[in-house]
Amino acid sequence: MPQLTPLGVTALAVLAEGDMHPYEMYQLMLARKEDRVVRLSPGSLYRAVERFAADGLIAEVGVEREGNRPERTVYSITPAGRAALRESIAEMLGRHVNEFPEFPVAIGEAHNLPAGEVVRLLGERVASIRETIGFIDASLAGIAARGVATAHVLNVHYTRALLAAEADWLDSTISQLGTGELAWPGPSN
Amino acid sequence: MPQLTPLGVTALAVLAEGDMHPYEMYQLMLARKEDRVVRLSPGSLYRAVERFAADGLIAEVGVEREGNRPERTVYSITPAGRAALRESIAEMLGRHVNEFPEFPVAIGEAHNLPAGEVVRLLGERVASIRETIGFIDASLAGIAARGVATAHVLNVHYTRALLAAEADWLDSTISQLGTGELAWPGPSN
DNA sequence: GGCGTACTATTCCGGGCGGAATAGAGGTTG
DNA sequence: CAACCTCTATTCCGCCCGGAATAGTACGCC
Repeated sequence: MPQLTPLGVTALAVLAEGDMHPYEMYQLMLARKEDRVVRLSPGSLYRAVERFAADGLIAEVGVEREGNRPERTVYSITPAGRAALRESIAEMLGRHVNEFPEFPVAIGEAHNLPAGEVVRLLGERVASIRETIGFIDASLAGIAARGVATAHVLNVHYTRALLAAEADWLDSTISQLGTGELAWPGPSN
Repeated sequence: MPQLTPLGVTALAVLAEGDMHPYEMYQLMLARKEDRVVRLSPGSLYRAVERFAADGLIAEVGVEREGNRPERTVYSITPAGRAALRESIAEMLGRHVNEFPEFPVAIGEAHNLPAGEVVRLLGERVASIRETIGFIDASLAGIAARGVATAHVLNVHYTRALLAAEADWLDSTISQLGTGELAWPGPSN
């Protein structure tokens, strides 16, 4: 049983709520703003659904047609699918794996740039992060006002916490670069 | 000029230090443990080098051969390559882009599991993160003992800071799940 | 001294991903 | 009422990635 991809997990999870055709899954995921959490494109989704069917995680339960529109193949999650879903979620929750984010690469090669430019760029970065945090806070306020439980938006809280930590680290590093406390080995111009 | 991939940045950066053939780049990157920071596989590296040559970022400067060994094509970075390198580093430093980590997906679908199992899994996760932090601290202590400047291992400090923030968030969330302060909407068994 | 293993150096290939293309249906605007 | 845009629903294509394969050489070991 191969580990599901992130898109696979969210796709199977919506199918776990009821039988659907792929385009309906796509629309539902868009309506729930899942595209902020996973890379969501129609091509990838349809291919993922194909794989699920081939692996027995879902089963075709009918083909609808309205007028001359394209056929809609409706799928249903199987018990094997539910098991694979729970297993993959457990795996992603419990094990921390390196996902090789870009920023460490950039900061690791930042000595190719002069200190002044690095400071300026890090300032831009922290500003864009703080802006994102602002959007998140506004969104969370709206969610709280509608009485949605925190447990349903835990991922948003998680993301906010990590963004705040990154912003704090950047602030402290920028300040150390400014005072010269952190000597820069790169070019001076 | 297309944005370089993370592997592209590190590869061009080593070429910026001197002319080399791809395998030598590979060995140098391994010796420097770059494989902890970028996904590093021979196949990807050779293809990246091909693309660089096609885009004029590097130029072939000779073909060596020792005995009956395979030919080694030596490359040299071009001025366009240096410009692309600096530009890509600046881009990665200054702009924060969503890279869609897995964990938010998992926590967003965690309601498919019972609260008890989620608590157990989050506990495993925080333990493995704290273990990683331990390794990082040991490694940083060794580095400091050898008199290496902090600026050369900024990426390690960054990674440590974000891991610590994640561990703290997990601890707090686990405790709120334990006390019932954070109600769980999932299955009870 | 022959055998196996590790290193050198590169190529190959399958698969997934994501953006673009397709094509008909319905709604909207001048 | 014609032209155009948007929505529905899916397929297609090209690129890139990463793991495996290849093939020759050096080295250690019994």
